[in-house]
Amino acid sequence: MGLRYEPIERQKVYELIADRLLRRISTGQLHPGDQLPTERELTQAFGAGRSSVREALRMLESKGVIKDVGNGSFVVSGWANPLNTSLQLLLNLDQATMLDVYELRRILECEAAGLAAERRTDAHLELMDAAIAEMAAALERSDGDRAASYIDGDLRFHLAIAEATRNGVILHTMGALREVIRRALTSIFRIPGSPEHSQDHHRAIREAIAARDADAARTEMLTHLVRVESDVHKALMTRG
Amino acid sequence: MGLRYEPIERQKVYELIADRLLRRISTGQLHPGDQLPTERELTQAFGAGRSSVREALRMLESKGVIKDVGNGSFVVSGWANPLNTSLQLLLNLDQATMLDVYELRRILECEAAGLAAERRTDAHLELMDAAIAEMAAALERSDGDRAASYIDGDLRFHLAIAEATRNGVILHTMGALREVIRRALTSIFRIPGSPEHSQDHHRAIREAIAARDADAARTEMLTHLVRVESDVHKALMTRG
DNA sequence: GAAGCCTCCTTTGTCAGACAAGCAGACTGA
DNA sequence: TCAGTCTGCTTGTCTGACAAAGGAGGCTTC
Repeated sequence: MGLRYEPIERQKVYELIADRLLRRISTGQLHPGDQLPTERELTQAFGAGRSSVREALRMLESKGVIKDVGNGSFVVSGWANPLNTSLQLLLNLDQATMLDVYELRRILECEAAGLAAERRTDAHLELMDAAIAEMAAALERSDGDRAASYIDGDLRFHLAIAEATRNGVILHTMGALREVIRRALTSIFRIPGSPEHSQDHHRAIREAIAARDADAARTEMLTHLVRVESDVHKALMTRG
Repeated sequence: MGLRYEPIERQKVYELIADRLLRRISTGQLHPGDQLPTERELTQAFGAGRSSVREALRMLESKGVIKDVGNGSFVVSGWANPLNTSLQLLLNLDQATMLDVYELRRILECEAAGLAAERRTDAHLELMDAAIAEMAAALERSDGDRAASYIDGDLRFHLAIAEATRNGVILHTMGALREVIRRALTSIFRIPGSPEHSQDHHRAIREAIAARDADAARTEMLTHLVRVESDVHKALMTRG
């Protein structure tokens, strides 16, 4: 009875090449930032045709494992890319809205703050402090980079928390969510008075995590996010 | 001063083709399940070379937007794919562990149960009931499909909850997490007594959601997941 | 010696053409 | 009716081609 035959299918050359390259990355023979050989070298190395190599590269590229750096040669890209391209895709396909993204972020970041409080090391605290300092410095400035620089610090702060959870999936998911949000807000980001306000929240969150008080960290994070979201909401209302 | 120039780059043909196809999907001109034209037809339609068309298809395929159905022709695949391929990728790249996945699932499903309690419709309850009934039916059986059928119902139950949150990102993220977990456990899944036990939990969760009691839903879900995880843990210990 | 220019080479992006293998449907013969 | 065969189409794959762009190196000029 139950004997099931799996449909037999030939492994395609471009898939094999993509697998091999991926393996070489995951085994550490290729590090993030390393430059890949040229298409022709790969063609020779794998003994395959150039089309197959190219199709393999396209697969890795669209997954975010590999990045086209200007002139056309590729490097292994270390960053969160895999999830954030697919999150963007989900939005493009109208399978989700920005409100959904905000909601998940709220859930995730609060919980992350709690976990961070339990698992942080001093190194993580230092990262958070550096980020807070960066934001403070940004607020002192008055040039064109003021906003960008502040947002940079903000991102770093929240990612430091994610990192303190020591959970790779949470870290990357949060990274992806923030990236999507950042992209969406790229033209809007001057909300008067908001940054100064946020700094207080950041410090409060940082203190809760430092004190290893998970509950406090969660609630501080929640109030922070709720306030930010309402600011964004207001900004959107008055503008658009 | 701050005037920033974006690096100028020519849009590549294969990217354009991929974009066009994606747009056609997101605007509903191509529905999930529809069959794509053949490569040659696309070549003609876009007035491009076959390689470009193929590279575009590879990109969409590796993102999970498109699926190779046996003979080689492609259909638009409606499902959660985008996130779950990248989650798998994250694991392959050793940027995350299965424990991380379990942890995020716990966070997400508990919160989802809470949201579901607040937002469910009767239709969602019916989905859950159907899933519970399916699992019950599976437990009555004794053939080879018993386990597979039960697991199927289990998946459906949890996805029904995710759907009741009416949050696309949560739904797809949970789908991706479960898919990864399912794949990892595919060879292990007979944990004695566990299914019967789970059924009680499922019913309790269902009742809490039906009663719109968010807190109860969250805690019931938590105890459920904790128990399942400990079962899995035990099974892994005795086996591996 | 340094700045600017030119030429050669390589690489990618792209196309066209080729061929084997697999599948589907039509046709054939019993 | 049904098995076998033929034909055409499609994919998977390779090769060869060419334009455009970028880098390396050398040459010229100041």
